Amino acid sequence: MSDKIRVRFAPSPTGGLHLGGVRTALFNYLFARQNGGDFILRVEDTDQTRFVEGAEEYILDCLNWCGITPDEGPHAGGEFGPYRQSERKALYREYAEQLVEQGNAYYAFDTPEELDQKREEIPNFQYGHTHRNNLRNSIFLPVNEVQQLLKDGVPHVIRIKVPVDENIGFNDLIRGRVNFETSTIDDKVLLKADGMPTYHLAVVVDDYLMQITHAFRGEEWLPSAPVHLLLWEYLGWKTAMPQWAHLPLILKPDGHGKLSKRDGDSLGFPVYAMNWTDPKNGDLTKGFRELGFLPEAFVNLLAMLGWNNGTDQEIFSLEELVQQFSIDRISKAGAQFDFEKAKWYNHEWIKQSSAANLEPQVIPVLRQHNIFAENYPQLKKIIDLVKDRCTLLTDFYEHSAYFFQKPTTETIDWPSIQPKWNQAKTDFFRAFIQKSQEIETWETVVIETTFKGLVQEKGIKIGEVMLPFRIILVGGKFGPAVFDIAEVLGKQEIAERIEAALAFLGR
RNA sequence: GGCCCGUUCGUCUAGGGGUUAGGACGUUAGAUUUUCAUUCUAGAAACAGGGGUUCGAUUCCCCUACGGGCUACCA
Repeated sequence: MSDKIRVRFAPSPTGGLHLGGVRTALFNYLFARQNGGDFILRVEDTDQTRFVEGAEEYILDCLNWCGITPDEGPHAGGEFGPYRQSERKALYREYAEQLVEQGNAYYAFDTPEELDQKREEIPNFQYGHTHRNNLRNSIFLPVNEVQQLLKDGVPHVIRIKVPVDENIGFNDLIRGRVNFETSTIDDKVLLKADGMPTYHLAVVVDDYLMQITHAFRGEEWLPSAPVHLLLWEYLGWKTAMPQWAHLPLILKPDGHGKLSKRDGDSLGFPVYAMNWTDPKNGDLTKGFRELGFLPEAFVNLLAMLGWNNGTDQEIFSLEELVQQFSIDRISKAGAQFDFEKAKWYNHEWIKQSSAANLEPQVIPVLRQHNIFAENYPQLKKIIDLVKDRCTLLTDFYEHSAYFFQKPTTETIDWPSIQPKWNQAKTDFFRAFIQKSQEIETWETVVIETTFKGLVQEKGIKIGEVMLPFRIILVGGKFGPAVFDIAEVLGKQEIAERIEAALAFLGR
């Protein structure tokens, strides 16, 4: 076996991919890239009742959007396939049977109903050493009866036989030594009645077969780690076991409970990376992408949830993260998600992104409002002019719409100029239209000089006409420097806007 | 209930036996921007509690409290 670093992201295709999932994928990716290793996508679709059509494609789309495409997986191929556990079904039974033969596992014929009843009758019922000896399994039942049940095809599961009074532990890369007492662990089901493995069996078998060297997963898996440890040992693969790193959980903003898929967008912010439509009922759950997040920002904010490089730096590109990521700087405590800070990251990324990078993402935003800017020669300039004002990509609409559409008499902020309007201002703007038509090189500075020269000439205060000029062109008290706006709009357009305003004000 | 993990400003976090406990988000106040945003300056804001160990503990150890996770033929 080579010593190449191999990590896997192993989601279950049961719906949208949420924050925590993407972060796990990201940390896997960073670690793999940093060490010249492989990043594998493995689809854990062993629960046929929870399978959701389209979820797998959606997950891959999310990873692609974030720029963390797997090297191996159901779509990328690879030497360790198949990468969907449902397609590896036959494999798991062999190992489960091997464990039964070795005496480390056993057949159990109890029906779910019987177990439910036990749980009701016996407080804190656990299917383990305390009860396994009088339940319907191959430990308690006579051999010939078990043979008969198997021959008759009676539905059964295979359970691990957890030893009594053993101390078992491992060194977590994030938490250090973690120990468990086996007597407190129950005999987890390894192979379900439908022949599919549970997570516990599948994760061990596949991590071994796929030669995974480091396993990152959420902290919620910590309690089942001892089961996995036992399996690695019983299957005889102990020396090949990956190193574990249990990531801190991402908590709801109020700190009560982990952020879960089911939170959807009910918390006032999205939980999913991208829009997700439930194929069963058509319900749409909003995602970060559609809300106007840049993938760079999304990746950045996710990385900072539980990791930092020890300095004050907070803005990291994916490349920088690959360079600087280190497991020992991952924090142990869960992190409450703060949407305000998330938006700050996006704002920062928009501000520092080039117009060229932003342009293809701004065009669809404008198109949603029937502004078709793709062939607009000044689009890049407009983006540079307004990007400081945009926290989300969707903000580009309200901050740049006036470049493409004349403000209407209904939307213009008349109250800010009308009360102080007078004939002198009307005269000034008429004269300005005239003067501006004579400008040969239509540039910000020239427009400004012309404007100011006219102010002098007319003997009025510049403060009295600056705001009206802005409002006439833009519609309100916002936007970049007014002469920059005038330059982009062009002399014809500003003349039309001034004329329209004068007509309204002169009624 | 049992087991496991955790605990520095409201939030994300840095730090680490001796510090004015640092930064960022948010927030407050000012400056700049003849608009808004950006930018800049300043302010308020934290070591959960109790025992040890030590000359000294927020930092190391123990206990308690609190929070979280798991406790399915779900992952």
